[in-house]
Amino acid sequence: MTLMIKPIDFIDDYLAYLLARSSHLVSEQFHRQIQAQGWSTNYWRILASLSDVEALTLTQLNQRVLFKQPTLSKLVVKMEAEQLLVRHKDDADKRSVKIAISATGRTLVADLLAQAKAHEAKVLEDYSEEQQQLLKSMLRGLVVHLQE
Amino acid sequence: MTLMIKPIDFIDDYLAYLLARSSHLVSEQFHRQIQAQGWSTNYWRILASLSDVEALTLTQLNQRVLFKQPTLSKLVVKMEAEQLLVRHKDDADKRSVKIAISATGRTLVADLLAQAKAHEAKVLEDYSEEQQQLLKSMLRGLVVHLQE
DNA sequence: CTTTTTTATATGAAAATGAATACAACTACT
DNA sequence: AGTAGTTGTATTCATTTTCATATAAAAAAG
Repeated sequence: MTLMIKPIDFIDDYLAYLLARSSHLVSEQFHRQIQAQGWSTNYWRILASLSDVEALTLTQLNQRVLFKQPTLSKLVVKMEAEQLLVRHKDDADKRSVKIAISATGRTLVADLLAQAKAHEAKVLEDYSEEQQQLLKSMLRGLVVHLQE
Repeated sequence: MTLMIKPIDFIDDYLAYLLARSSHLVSEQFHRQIQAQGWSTNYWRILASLSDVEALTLTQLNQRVLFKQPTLSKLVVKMEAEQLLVRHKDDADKRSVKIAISATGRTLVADLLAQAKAHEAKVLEDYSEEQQQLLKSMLRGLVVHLQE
């Protein structure tokens, strides 16, 4: 496993492209796996984002899932109808909608989370523990840096 | 600039999410900049992918831009109508369409490439040269690894 | 050679997306 | 309090995207 691979042309030395491409490649297989089970990747992203918090407002959830607000707004209404999550008005701010995962959603996401972890392990199986941590912490650093 | 940032919950230790999030954050600003000039990000991605090659088939181009085939097919027809690129049948394989950037497209992309480089420099301004190279080469390694 | 299978692209109908906007509730001033 | 500006969410409608499929050419099999 060498980490030193030289760029060939513009695209291979352009950070935005390297991120987009690696993101795409990493997610692609897993998304197919999810879809084969009848679930949309949007659902997976939303449920995963809700899995480790009590509740989030639509805006907060949107910062995690990276959709456009109208897109998320519609998805969340649909998912509530399917009992995967619960929406209720925020008492502190009556404009806001608090969104929380439901019991059904929790069962589903537990399964998907296990699959996601297994998939990631497979993706990174040739990397040492140190390399894995280095890669992830560089990305976390980039995220923090870009959010100001 | 520390690179060691610890994960908090699932999402912050999940490679696919870290990649998606950092990719989104890096591209977002630049895409807004492009759109403010009246260009779609799809056009930018296609032109950038064509900028440093003579010609690519639709399939080859699609491997770079990461769209769905019908999406690219339609975009490319539209861009030919706008004189940004040229399509012609491949002599070697008559099913294939070879796509090449036009003179007009080349002028446009030269401008956009300069902007992209400037934007990237800004994004990475707090990183040392070593850190930049490490980050990029890890991502290149990941891409190569995932493509088999 | 046929026949079958695979590959490359295009297209049409249906679904998803997003820009613009509406509306209600909150905040900051005066 | 009253007004002006801001923020959070929903909705509309035009555009974009995609699934499914068609078509034609190449490759593989028989």
